[in-house]
Amino acid sequence: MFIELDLQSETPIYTQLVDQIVEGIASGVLQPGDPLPSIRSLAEDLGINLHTVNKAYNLLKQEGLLQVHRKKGVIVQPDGMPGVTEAFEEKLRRQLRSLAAAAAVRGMAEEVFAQESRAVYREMIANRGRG
Amino acid sequence: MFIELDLQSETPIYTQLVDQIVEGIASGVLQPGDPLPSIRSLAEDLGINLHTVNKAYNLLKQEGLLQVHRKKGVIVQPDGMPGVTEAFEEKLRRQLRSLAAAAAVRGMAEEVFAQESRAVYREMIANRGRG
Amino acid sequence: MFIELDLQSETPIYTQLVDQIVEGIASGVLQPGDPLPSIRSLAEDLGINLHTVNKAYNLLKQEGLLQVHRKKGVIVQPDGMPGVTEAFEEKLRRQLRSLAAAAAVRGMAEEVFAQESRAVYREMIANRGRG
Amino acid sequence: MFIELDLQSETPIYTQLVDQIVEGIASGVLQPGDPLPSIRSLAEDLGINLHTVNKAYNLLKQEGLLQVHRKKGVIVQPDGMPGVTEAFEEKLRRQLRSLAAAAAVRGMAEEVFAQESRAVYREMIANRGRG
DNA sequence: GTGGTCTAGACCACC
DNA sequence: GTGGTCTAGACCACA
Repeated sequence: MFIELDLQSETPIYTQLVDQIVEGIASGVLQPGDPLPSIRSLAEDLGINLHTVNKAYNLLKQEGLLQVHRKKGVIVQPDGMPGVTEAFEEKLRRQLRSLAAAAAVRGMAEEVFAQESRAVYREMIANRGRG
Repeated sequence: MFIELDLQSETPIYTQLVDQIVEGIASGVLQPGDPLPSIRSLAEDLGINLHTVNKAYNLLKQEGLLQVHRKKGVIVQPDGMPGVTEAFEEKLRRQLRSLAAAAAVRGMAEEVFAQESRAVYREMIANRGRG
Repeated sequence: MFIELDLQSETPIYTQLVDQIVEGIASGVLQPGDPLPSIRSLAEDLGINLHTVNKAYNLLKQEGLLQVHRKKGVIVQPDGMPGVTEAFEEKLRRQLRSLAAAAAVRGMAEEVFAQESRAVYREMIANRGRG
Repeated sequence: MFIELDLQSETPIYTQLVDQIVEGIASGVLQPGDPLPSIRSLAEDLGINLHTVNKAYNLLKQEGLLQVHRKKGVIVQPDGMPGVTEAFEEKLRRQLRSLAAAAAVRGMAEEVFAQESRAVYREMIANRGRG
């Protein structure tokens, strides 16, 4: 698996899991319809609790990024990803505002901040052309 | 006071406080040397406990954004803000990556994401240049 | 536990706690990776409030001497201790200067003061090499 | 006056005052019998409260480093400084132990620590040959 | 009056 | 059970 956890981090493990799976989808490592490891096997691989994996999968399911089938197991949403909703935009802006403020206070210029954002995005989708 | 809290939010109150003060400094509402309300008075104004305010103030003091003058009160760092350190850049990128992934997955294009970042930054510092 | 507090002392309890834990690490009683008592149990053992223990643990975490594993508990930094930074040297010198002045005023000779320092250091690490 | 205060420091102003005067005596800048500024004038010079200066002077008087006369004002103890008492040694060792532990934990060797102590002492009395 | 410290007791997220 | 957060209320050192 491509997932790396930092057990000493302040961010909860399930959050890290969610983030990494989302990044996996964004980067194309995980394609629509692709299967994800079963809760049990992923938990075992990562050495964490079943509940933790379950919580992450459930959150992603609620967001519409995953589908959970009784038999097929867990797969990446094949029927089209959720779009950019009003709620999402609002949440995104709120978080960007916090980051922008911290950057501005430390003297990082608007242009640099924007470039940083662009670079991070670009880097993330850089490897999309895989199988 | 210009601070608005969402007591129902899942983000800790002291975090909201920290964010809002940083935004206050970034936007110029709070200028270097400006006094902040005393711990007790701010706590009372916001209807929260003084320890919560104290925690927020202390975090900002650690980051070098505030100074705590013994017995005089709390003021915005007058001796130059902290710069863009390696650690800060890393933290910024990590958080941007998470946001970028969520945006990319929902089909928000690179250009839109970058523009969004720029817009948020610009909006934040738009009102600088007051008294 | 090896910790002894003087509740009557004018030095804050959390400071005494910090000092004793640092001495514990320096002397080898606490080895990298060793677990520390949970906040609550230590607080109970010492007959103090859990917030006081929490404050001490957090300070040591900031300094990089402890790691707080979410829900697993607190352990002594296993990934290498922080080194001698510029800031640390400065702080050390400032405090030594105060001690040296008091000693010099009372007629304690340079050699005696230096020997005293060396002796204290040596005594502290004398029992290393257990377990 | 040779006294410099850091109003943002965590150490109380009166403590800083005490330290600086002790260092003044140790370094020979202040000789036995030398007059110190009156409480009022020193407070004014430093821009601090009368009580603060008074407290510092009183502490130093109790330690036997100063004499306070109704008419002569405040002078550096002319009748011999206090010696190295048992109590002083104990206090010195306790504080050295704390410093030594912090140094040892960060990997500063015994020799370096001892040298550091010696150097600080020496530097302090380096200018003793004044008028 | 200000921040610093401490206590007692509570709820929650996490695992 | 663990740490994280929050509240309520208290005393103290400092200026």
